[in-house]
Amino acid sequence: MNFSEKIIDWYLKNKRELPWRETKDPYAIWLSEIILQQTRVVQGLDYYCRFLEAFPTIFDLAKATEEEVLKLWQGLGYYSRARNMHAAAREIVTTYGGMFPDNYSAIRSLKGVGDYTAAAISSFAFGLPYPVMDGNVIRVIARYFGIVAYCDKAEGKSQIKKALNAVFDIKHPAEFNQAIMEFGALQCIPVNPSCSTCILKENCVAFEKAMVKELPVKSSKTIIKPRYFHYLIIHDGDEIIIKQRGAGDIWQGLYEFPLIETSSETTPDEVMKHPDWKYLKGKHSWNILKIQSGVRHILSHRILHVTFYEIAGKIYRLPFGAKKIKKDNLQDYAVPVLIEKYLKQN
DNA sequence: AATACGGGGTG
DNA sequence: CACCCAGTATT
Repeated sequence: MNFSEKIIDWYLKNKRELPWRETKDPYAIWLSEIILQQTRVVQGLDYYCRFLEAFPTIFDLAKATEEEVLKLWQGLGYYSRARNMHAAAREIVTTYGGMFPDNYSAIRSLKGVGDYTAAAISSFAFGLPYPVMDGNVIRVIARYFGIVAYCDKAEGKSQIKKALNAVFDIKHPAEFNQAIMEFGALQCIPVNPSCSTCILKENCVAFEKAMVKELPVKSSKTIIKPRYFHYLIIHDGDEIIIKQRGAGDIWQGLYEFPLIETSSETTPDEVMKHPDWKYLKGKHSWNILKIQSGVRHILSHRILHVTFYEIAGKIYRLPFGAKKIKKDNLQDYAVPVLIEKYLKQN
């Protein structure tokens, strides 16, 4: 058996049952692929089901507001995926009359669809011969061929792509793509793969050279920088102030409380002297109900040091983009997990 | 070519 | 704590 036959044979015996593998609907497949970008299957599964239930067709998704889509996406992260997906749905409805594009280049030009996702949809929904190259595939190929170049740089990617093309099964693109990704996810895993039981070990260069642990090689380590957030939860009777986050920063489109950000660790006394605090408070008198400091929230490249200030009082002037809503309606707004966790505990 | 962009699981 | 996940867009 060649590489493709082995890996497809392994796949048929070991694959997980996943809902997006039971459909040929390009809309559902596209939905699953966007959700699964940089996201584990187990984490995306519930979201996939909820999205398909809320928006069974692309017309339903296109009709929804961006805020509805973001609310359903809440907790998944990388929120540009949701915004781009929503924009793409509207584009497909207006430009293609709701018919999902059926060729690689049209699919690739959709918002939020890159090389990986275009190949995935092309092969899974339309049977077109495009190999996918995701994190799983990179790992499997880098090990099997013993590719030592940095896989997160152009040279390494090019080598992997070349090797992948050499083993790609042009006659069974969908099955091959599913198989190699599943193989990477279940067998050829990042840490402590079970090489002794591997069906590819006879021809695996990394196994032969005892380099499995070193491959694939990645260059850049993300530096995690701190940010200091101070949230003002301003209670005005049964109402509360929230504000939507704008472009060019984390959590675009999500809601949060009025935020004062400082460039370093700052005590509550100092925060209360901050120009933004004074601007929000104006001439009103505020009753500080509670201060919860020391909350940490980790993002992929940031660590947030957060303090929450519970305040009873009126806001002097609503900042741009802020609004006053009934506390009971807060649940209708998409908020970052950081905010959601705080609300649940308080 | 490098960086921004979430959140959670795993050893 | 470090690494990684069915990556893409922007600079």
